[in-house]
Amino acid sequence: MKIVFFGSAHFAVPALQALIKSGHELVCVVTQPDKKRGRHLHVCETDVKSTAVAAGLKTFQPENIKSKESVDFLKKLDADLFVIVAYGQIFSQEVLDIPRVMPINIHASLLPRYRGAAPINWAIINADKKAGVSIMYVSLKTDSGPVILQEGIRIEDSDTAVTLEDKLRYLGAELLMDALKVIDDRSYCLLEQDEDKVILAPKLRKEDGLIDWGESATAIHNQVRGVLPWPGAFTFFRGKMLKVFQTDVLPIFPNHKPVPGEVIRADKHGIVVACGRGFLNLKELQLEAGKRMSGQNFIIGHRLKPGDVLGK
RNA sequence: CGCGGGGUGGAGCAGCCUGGUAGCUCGCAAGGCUCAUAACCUUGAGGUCAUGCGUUCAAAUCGCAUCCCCGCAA
Repeated sequence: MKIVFFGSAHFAVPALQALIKSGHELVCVVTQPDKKRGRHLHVCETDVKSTAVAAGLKTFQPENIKSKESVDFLKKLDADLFVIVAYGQIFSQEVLDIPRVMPINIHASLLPRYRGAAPINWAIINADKKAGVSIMYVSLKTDSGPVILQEGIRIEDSDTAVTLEDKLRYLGAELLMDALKVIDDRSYCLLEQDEDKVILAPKLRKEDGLIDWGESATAIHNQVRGVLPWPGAFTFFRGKMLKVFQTDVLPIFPNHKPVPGEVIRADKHGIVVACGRGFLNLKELQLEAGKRMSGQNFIIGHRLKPGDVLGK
């Protein structure tokens, strides 16, 4: 089949690599324009572009995929299939109608759960037991098209949004290969999503990383795991932003009633902080502009002691 | 040229503004105390203060340049 691949983010790379190996005719890779980003605002290309260029593929980087120029360009490619993975622009019906067979998308959730930009993060924040990937027919409304294939995996206690994404991006690439097969054979069926079971997973905002010490230890623990790599869970320590990367929920019963955010222990056992319900051991931290370090080193270097209160 | 923080024994930090003996907590090593210990006491090893140039009688500290690390913002 003649395929046009649309993708930008890290998540899309294994799918593109799988396509390259698959022997299908990849006529073009469409990705977001090179942008000034990162420290000092240097111009960077997307991970997908680097992969495509390394493979000698033609790339296309329109500012607006819906523009007349983009549409004309895409039509000339005469593609059978559009494969869209974490591309970053919304399509118009006119664009979706271009491929001869259909436009398909890999989405990192078990649809209809978690439509939107941050499905992996919300699955962890909400303490789900399972996550997965879906391959669906792309319709105009975001992530609402009928599902072709779907596969789930267990979310382990040790998973963070980063480790889970890493698993899902490869799972997605495998499932894409299966999807190409059934599409080629015309042996697929389209399963409409149950609109009653839709859960939205909007893009995370900076404030989604702010820790509310009044929440339960378990909820904060899930937040810490779920908001990686961005925005990262954070609180404040002596007026500076303090990022929290790794925590453990502890069954501890102190002999006084601490305020939420109060450090009740800071020693070789770790940094134990009181939450609204339960206690958290802060295992990996990073103070604003500082290095990421263990709780041990944080105590030693910053003279953290019981009675200090986090959050301001 | 988006804004800002930082590079000091193995680790995390202080010292820098106001130049003049390399400091703290921890780790490590040896010894001691103890029924015992992640506890306590003694002692000890370990540092071209990122790099280069400059100012100075004298630079971790002041000036210029370079390299590297990090946060914000996008």
